[in-house]
Amino acid sequence: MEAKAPRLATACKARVLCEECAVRGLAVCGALAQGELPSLAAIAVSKRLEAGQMLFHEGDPAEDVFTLTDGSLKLYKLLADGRRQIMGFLFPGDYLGLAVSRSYVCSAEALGPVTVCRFPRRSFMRLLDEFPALEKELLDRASSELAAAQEQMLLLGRKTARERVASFLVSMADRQDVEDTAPVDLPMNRADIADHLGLTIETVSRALTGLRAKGLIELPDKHHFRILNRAGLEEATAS
Amino acid sequence: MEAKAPRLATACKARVLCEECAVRGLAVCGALAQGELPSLAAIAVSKRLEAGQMLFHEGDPAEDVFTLTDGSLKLYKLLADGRRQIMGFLFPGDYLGLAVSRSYVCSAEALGPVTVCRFPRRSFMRLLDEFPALEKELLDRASSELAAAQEQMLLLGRKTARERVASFLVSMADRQDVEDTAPVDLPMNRADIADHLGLTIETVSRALTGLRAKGLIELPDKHHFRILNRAGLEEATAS
DNA sequence: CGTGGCGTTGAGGTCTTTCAACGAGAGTGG
DNA sequence: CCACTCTCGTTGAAAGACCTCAACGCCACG
Repeated sequence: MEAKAPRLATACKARVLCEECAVRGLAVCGALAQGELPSLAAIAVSKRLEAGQMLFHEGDPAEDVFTLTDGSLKLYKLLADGRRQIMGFLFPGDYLGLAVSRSYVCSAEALGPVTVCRFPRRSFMRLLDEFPALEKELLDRASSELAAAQEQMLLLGRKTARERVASFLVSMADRQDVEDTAPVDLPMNRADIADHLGLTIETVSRALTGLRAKGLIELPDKHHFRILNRAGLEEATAS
Repeated sequence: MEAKAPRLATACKARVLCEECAVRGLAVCGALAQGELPSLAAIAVSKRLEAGQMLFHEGDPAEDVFTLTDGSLKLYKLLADGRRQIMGFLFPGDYLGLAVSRSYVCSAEALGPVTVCRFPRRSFMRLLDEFPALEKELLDRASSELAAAQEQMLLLGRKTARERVASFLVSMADRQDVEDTAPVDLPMNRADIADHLGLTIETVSRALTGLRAKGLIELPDKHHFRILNRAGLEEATAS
C-alpha cells in the first residue's frame, strides 16, 4: 500500500511534477526553481487509501506531512462520548498535517479512494530552511485556512440550519468552480455534512428539501446538486 | 492618540524591548539576535484605544499588523442582519492582522483601555525576508491559532450550552495560568461571552448559575470567577 | 428476493431562544 | 444624601428551532 512514487525519483520536469505528484499540492512550481524540485521529490512517497480508511488519528505523533493528490478526505475531532465535528473536507491540491504541533490535532479519513503524497516531517522541515519561498507558501495556506475556520465558526455559532446548508452548498460549488447550473459533486454522505454543519442528518435532509422546494437547487442524486438560482441561494446563506 | 513609542527608537536591550513593547508580542527574543532588534523596533508605533473603540473593521485594507501590549481585545464577524460571532479574545502578547490576505477578515474592538504596537505591513513583511526565524515564529502562531479555531468549531457544533460555558471558563483560567482557586478575570461582558459561544446572554447566565449550583465555580462579581472543583469543571466540558 | 446502508419524511420531545420583569450597581444632578 | 436613570445580569414563562425516534422507500449487493 506504500511505494516509492516512481516519477519522483527521476529528475523530471517541473511541469510533470506539478501535475502528477504531490508537489502540485504545495503549489511550489512558482516557489521552487526547476533545479530545486528533485530535493523535495526525493523524500516523497505516495500512499493509497480506500474509502473509510484513516490517514492518521487525532493525537498520533505527527511524523509526516501530506498532500492530497487524488480523492477527498474529511478532517474531524471527536468528543469522549462520540459526538463528532468535521472541520473540513480536503480535495486534490490540499495539504495535511502541517500544523507545527507534535501531534495531529484532527483525524483524517478517506471519503473514497484516495492518493496522498507523504513527506517525513523532519526532511520536509529541513527543506523549509533551504527554500524560504516554500515557507511563505505555507504561511499563506495556514492563514487562508484560518480565515475559512473563522467563517465556519460564524456559521456554527450564528446561522440557522437552512443558512448553514445553503452556505455549505455555495462553498462546495465555489471550490469546484464549475460553471453555474453544472452539477456539483458531493463526495460525502449526509452524516458527514451534518457533522460538518453541527446538525443532524434529518435536519440537513429537511433543509435540502426546503431549498429545492424554493427552486434554488436541484438534487439529481444523493451525491450531486445543481444550483438553479445562484442569487437566491446566496441570499439564503445570510452571509 | 498615536505617537512614536519612545523606547523603540533607542537601541535598547533585548530584555527591555521584550517586556515593554510590542516585540514581546512576537516573542522574537529568541528569534532575533540582540543586534537585530532595532530594525524591528524602528518601524513600530504605539497606539492607544479606549473601551469599545475599534482597532480595525472586517474588510478594511490590511495595512498594518499589530501586537497587543496591554488590555484585551475581541475579534468578531457580523452577519448582514447584525448577528455576531466573536472568534476569540486577545491578551497581551497576542498578535493581530497577520493573515496574508489583503483585508482584515475580522473586526477588532477594545474590551477596555488597550495599548497596541503597530507595524506597517510592508515593512514588517520585508523583515520576514531578513530574519527567517521571525517567519517560523509566525507559522507557529498561525498553526496554533488554527488548532484553537478547530477546538472552537467542536464547541460550537457539538457541545451543549453548559459544556460550552464550562469549556470557556477552563480556557480562560488556563490562559491566565493563575493557581487553582485564585479568581480569574473576565474582562468581557455576558453578551461577548454569548457571542463567542454561540448562545444568548440568558443561556450563558443560566449555565453559569448551574455550574455554581453544582459547586464547581464561584462568582464573586460579574467580571471574575473562581474554580472550586477543577476536575468537576473539566468533566463538565465534555472535552 | 432478502438484506443492509442510506436518505427522506412525520410526530413528538427537548434544549435554547424569545419576551418580559426585576434587581444590583454606577453615574448624574439636584 | 437621595432620587433618577441607565446598563448589565439574573430569573421566569412561553415559544420555537432543532433533535430524537420511528417508519418508509430506494438502491446496491449477495
